[in-house]
Formats: sequence, C-alpha cells, structure tokens
Amino acid sequence: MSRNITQLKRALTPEQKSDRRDTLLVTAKTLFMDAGYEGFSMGLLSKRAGVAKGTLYLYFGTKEEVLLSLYSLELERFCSELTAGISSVMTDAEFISRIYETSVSDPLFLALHARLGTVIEQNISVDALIISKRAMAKQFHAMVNQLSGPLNLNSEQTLSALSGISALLTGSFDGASRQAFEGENIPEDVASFMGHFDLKTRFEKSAGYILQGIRASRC
Amino acid sequence: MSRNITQLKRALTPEQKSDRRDTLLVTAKTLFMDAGYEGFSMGLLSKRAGVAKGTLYLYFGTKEEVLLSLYSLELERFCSELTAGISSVMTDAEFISRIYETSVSDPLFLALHARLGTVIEQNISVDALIISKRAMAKQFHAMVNQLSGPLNLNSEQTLSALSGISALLTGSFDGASRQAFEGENIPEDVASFMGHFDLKTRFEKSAGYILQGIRASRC
DNA sequence: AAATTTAATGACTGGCGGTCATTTGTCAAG
DNA sequence: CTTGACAAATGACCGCCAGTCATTAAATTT
Repeated sequence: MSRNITQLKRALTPEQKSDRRDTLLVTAKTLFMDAGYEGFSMGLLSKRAGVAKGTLYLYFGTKEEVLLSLYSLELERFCSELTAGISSVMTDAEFISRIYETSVSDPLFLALHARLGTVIEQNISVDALIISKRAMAKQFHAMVNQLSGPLNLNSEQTLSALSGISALLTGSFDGASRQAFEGENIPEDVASFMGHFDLKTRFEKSAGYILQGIRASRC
Repeated sequence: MSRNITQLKRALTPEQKSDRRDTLLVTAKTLFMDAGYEGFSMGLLSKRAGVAKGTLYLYFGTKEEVLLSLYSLELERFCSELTAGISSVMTDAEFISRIYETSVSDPLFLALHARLGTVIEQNISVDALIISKRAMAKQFHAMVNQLSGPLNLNSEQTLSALSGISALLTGSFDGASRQAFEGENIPEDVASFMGHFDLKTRFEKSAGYILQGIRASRC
C-alpha cells in the first residue's frame, strides 16, 4: 500500500513524485530569497533540500527549469492576488496601482519576470516551454476574464493592455534592478539621471498612458 | 619615441592602451555576433583576439564590463543613427517606426539592452557603472535635444517618452527572445498565445499610446 | 650593457551545470 | 520469509567557466 511521502525515502507513485517536486520548489524559493538570482545554484539547492544533486535532475531538466517552475507559481500567486476582491468597477489608476503592489509584494515575481525570455527560457527544453506557456496562457485568460468587466474593456483590449503592461514591468524593473549602492557616494549628475529610472514612477506613468490609449481606441 | 601600437608587442602609453582596448571590443563584437549572449566567454574572446586570458583582465574588470562597453558603443550607434537626417517635423508613427528599425538594425543592441540591468550591471564595479551611466546620460540628452523639436514636445516630455519607450523595448524583446523552434511542432493553442508577444507589433502599439498620452498631458 | 619598469602570459583555483555507473529502498512473486 | 526485479537516489566525476597571480620578457632609462 502507498504511504505518505514523508515516511518514505523514495517517491514511487506519480503523486509522491509530484509532492517531492513541490517541496523542492518550496525549498528553492527560500534559497532564492536568501541568495538572489545570481547566488542561486543547484549545489546550494541540493544541500538545502537534503538531497543529492543528481536527484534534482530527476525532477527538473535544468536549473532554469526550476526557476521557470518557480515563476509559474509566482504568476499564479500574482493572478489570484490581483483579481481577489476587486470591485465591479475600477479606475485605471486603481488598477495600475494594484498591478504594481501585487508585483512587488513577493520579491521573486519581478526578479523572475524580468529575466523570463532573455535568461530563463534560453535554457529550457521545448517540452517544458510548451507546458510553461500553456500555464501562462491560462493565467492570462483568467486575468482577462476577471478584469475586462471592472475595466470596462472588451477581451481583446484587456489582453492588449496586459501585454503592454507586462512588457513595461519587465523594462522598468530592469532599469531599476542595479540598486544604488548602500553608502557609495554617487556623483550628483549620475544620481540625477538614474532618478528617471525609478521603478514605480516609470511604470505607473507609462502604464497609465497605455490604458488611456487603449480606451481611446475603443470605438 | 612612441611608435604605432601595431608594431609593438606591448601597449605602453595611454593612447596605445586605449587603442588596444578598442580593438579588443571590435573582436568582442564579432564573437558576440557568432556566439550570441550565452555563448560569449572570455576564453573564446582571448583566443579570437590572440591574447592571453589574463591580458583581457588588464583592460576589463569582468566579462560583464566587456559587454557593458559593447553596449555603450551600441547606444552611441543607436543614438546617431536615430537622429541622422530626421526632418524638422515627424509624426509619432514615423518616430516609433524609426526607433524600431534602428533597434533591430544591429543585432547586438537589443540583446544587450534587454539584459542591461538584470544581468550585465549585476557584475560591474561601482566605478565602471558610474562611467557607463554618465555615457548613457550623454546619449539620452543628445537624443532629447535632437528629437524634442521634430516631435513638438518639451525636453521633459521627450525624456519621459524615451524612458517609457526604452522600458517597452526591453520588455517586448524579452517576450520575443525565445525564438520559436525551427521546425518544432508547437501546439496551436500555445502558438496562438505566443503570437501576442511579437516584438514589433507589441512595441509599436504601446509606444504609440505612450507618446499619445504624453502629448495629451501637454497643457 | 645593465637596471628598471610593467605589459603580457598561462597555469592554476574554485565553483558551476550537468551526467551516469553504482547503490539501495520498495514492492511483488514464489 | 526469501528472492528477484525495478527504479529512485546517490555522489564522484566531467568539461567549462570567470577570475587570479607568480613569472616572463618587451621596452625604456640610466
């Protein structure tokens, strides 16, 4: 008879394997929080999870597949947090502020989102990519369904808005991701220039214009 | 007396060192074109340039400093190509199309631009970062000066537009950078979803809204 | 010609992602 | 209860990487 995974030293059934994969992802998240993207390694993950390095590769094809799976979870979290308890109507400003707050409320989300295409997906098998894209599509459609009403836009417009805003998030985070130097003395001219690349203001400003533009093209 | 660098086996004067650094960057560009971002390594660069690996580190602090220097050159190229021969007035659509064409006309630009903050600048000394940011500021101000007239926007508006558009470029490129699988058979639903993340359409659409929004906030 | 300076070298290190022959936990058959 | 089959788990191992530094030698100065 099949016992609980925690009592076994091996995962045998598909359910047990799935459970083990999930717990590996939970550990991976704690590692990512402590070490950041650059400090995340399979060696550290295997130590922290208490398994051999080879074991990780039974559950994930590459390191990036771990991170992509982490991103899928983050996107789910983002989607449900974004759509939880929204009222039936919503101003653009409310919506954008909500997107921003939901994005930054878990530090993993933007760190992964901003590296999705250029880094993470560069080392992913086609099969894993298809699974991931399908999961993303599901989340996007869920958001479209839940948001198009409150935003008073049709589905196509809502998807277009989300697409633009998603790109903007990536770009705004990228510009702000080399955080400025605790205590380092930055010359005034450089500091002033870098001030134009603050995540929140840069994102919210352009996001507002995008929504406004989509709204104007309604007719 | 100081001779030409090509006749010497060593760079002694500051000018000779600067020349050698420049030729290393030229070689680095050819390597990047052949190998791409992921395939770019200091070992390959040293081989192709005909110098020892240690020599590279006399001219660049890290691999990312090579790439950041490459990006600076690309940004210069972008800036001058973007502003070369523009007429005194310009529609938003013309401007945006010009930005797009100038971006894609050299394959290095977007590949580096989209990884600038999240990857490249993560392994750069503060000193090198300050130099780079100052160079970027110079290019941005040059673009603002040359474009605000033709766009009929004030300086602040133009800078704001460039900032938003820059973020949008990063995000749009990221979403399209896992190019789709020569010959791989992608399921219809996934292919259709990924169709929403085409670089050109995604960029131009939102960029248009941003300009439009900035124009509307003129008064 | 000798001494000085310092650019250039490349063997070396530690750590990485990823592999695979071997070990061993688990279950089912006799 | 024993035996055999299966496959999950292991960790030593591989090749590659970024980056270092004691040593070498090219150029200039004395």
